[in-house]
Amino acid sequence: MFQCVFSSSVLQPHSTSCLFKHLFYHSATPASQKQPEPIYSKKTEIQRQTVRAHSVKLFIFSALQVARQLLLQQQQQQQVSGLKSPKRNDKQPALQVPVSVAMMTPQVITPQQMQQILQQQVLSPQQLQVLLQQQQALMLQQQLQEFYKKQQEQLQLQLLQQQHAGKQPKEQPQVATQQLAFQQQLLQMQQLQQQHLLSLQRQGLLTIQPGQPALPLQPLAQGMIPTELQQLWKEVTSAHSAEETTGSNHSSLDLTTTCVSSSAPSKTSLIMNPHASTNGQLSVHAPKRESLSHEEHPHSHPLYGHGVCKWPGCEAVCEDFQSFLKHLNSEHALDDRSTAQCRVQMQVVQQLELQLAKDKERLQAMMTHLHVKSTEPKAAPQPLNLVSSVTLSKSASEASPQSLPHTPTTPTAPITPVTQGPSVITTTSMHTVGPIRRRYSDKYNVPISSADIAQNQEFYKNAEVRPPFTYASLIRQAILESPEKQLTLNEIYNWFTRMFAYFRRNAATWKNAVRHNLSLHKCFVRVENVKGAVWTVDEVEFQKRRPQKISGNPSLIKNMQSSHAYCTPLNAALQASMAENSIPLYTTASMGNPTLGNLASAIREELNGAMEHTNSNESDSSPGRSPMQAVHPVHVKEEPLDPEEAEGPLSLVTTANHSPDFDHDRDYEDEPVNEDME
DNA sequence: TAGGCTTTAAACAGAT
DNA sequence: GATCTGTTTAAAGCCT
Repeated sequence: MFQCVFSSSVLQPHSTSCLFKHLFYHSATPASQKQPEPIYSKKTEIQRQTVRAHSVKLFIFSALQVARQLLLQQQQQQQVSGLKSPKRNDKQPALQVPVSVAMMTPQVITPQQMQQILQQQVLSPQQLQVLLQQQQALMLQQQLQEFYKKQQEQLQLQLLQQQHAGKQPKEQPQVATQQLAFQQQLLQMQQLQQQHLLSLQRQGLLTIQPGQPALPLQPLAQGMIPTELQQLWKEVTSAHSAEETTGSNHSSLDLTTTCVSSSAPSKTSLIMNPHASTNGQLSVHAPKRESLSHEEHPHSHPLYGHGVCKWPGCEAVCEDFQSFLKHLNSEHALDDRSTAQCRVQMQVVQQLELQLAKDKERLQAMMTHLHVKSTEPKAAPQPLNLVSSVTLSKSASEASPQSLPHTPTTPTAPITPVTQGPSVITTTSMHTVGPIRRRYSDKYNVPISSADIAQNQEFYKNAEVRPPFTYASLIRQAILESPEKQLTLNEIYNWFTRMFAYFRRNAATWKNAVRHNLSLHKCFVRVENVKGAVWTVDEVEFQKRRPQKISGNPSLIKNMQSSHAYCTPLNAALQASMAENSIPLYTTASMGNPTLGNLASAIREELNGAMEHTNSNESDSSPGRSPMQAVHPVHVKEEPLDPEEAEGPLSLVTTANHSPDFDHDRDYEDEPVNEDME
């Protein structure tokens, strides 16, 4: 009856349960996990795009299959004769839906339409991903609406029952308490749903159609203040974690073992979602909270509450717990229907968990972002980092075809290797990073400041995204971050794995690269120690790397001008922002922070480098620059380079525009490095 | 197109 | 002998 449509799948026709599980494997396993990508693949870009498009295809097929299963299950539940069967659905003529329309209007596309789109190969991988996200969002929305509707009906029923029971005076307090609990439950449910919908709307994945029935909870969160949102989020997350901890106690069906004949039975549940251990417990989120609020009940059961069976789609009224148990055993025995319903519920949970995970990450990024901004002394490194961001963004914009060139991002935009624009890194954006990653020329990346990594530290720590820095830069950074400016090889390894999730995989590859770089570059000096050998950085040698002519090179000059174009509005926006928040640019007070002290030294260091290089390019400096053009590294030499002065606001300009681009675009070949600086 | 740089892979040797 | 560390070579791709 069922057959996996994955081109790469060897799955034979089998039961719905196996199909579902198999699809979970396909849909929930990122392509990157299936095919570990080397740091720098030798495949051509076209090959990478093709592989990626194929992965997206697989993903979309899985989503479509899941959607079909959902539809089938709904039809089974409704048990309405005459409904179109999935088979019949399959035989529907494939509609010629314009791709543009399909991309713009959030409507569920039939599998045939999707297949046609895929076969025509008219969509880029990015477009396919957007399309998939829209489909997922719509599915989630439908599930949420259905879930909400059921819960509301349930609550109304329970309220009616309680009103009836409330005629007995001695039960009045308890009924009032229960009513309050119901209302709280409804409120929490609404808030949870609202969170999801808001997040979907934020992502642009969900558009509330004018004709679409307005969600009753729509206005609920509109007036929420951040504190309330935080409280809500805390409730949601705590409830979730509580469920995770208690999830093992529930006698739920072990769906992961129902498909023992599957090709990968044991790892499916693990692969499809890291949160899959909950095994569907999140789906009973509200009911469980409700049951927790009534723990005094001697017969508490996740599927039973307030006299109603909480089995999805059941809502049968059970007067007491015993009758509920009878009902549970009779109506929800282990059969195909119950199993299928469980899988549907599992899928709902999967969707919710995925969304929750995304929102969690978004929240984390937001909090990180706001924390950096709100704690002012720590915000002082921003100027240095900001410019680095701009510089790297520029490199990313040049590297990424989907990026917006010459569009300064928000001042606190994280330095992401590829993604542009959004300040908040989502899992979605993270997933788009890997396959389209391109190698970043060291020209753009080399001296990484501490702030470069620091600001995105959490991102790189958690996301398996290749940092847009060369090995040499990273090694140098690791060494310079050490207290004694020297590290053993193993310590360098540890720094890599500690700072970058990306380097927690394929250790042999990148460790070899690290060793290779250490040996290859003269800037890394091996120093024999008592305990062994440590590696240090010869800054002069490091700065000498990649000597590029800058004088008379129009492209480099253009680069510098474009960098200037970045920095001008950036600095203006930054200064305005800081002025608005009464933030000093670079005060001595801010330098009290040890981190800032390092940054200050980094500034001096880079200023020295700039001066060093500009001294060799004096002939390139043109007269008549505006003050803003002081950002130009050639012009930096005209600015006071006293480290103390560098701590002043001017350092924002000079340092901010001393980008790595310039360091390595200077001419070292024809003109010797300024001996004074050496 | 040439040359430089980076990455990746691999081989090899010495030390632990 | 296995593993780690360090060096070297080579190839491929990207950038200038």
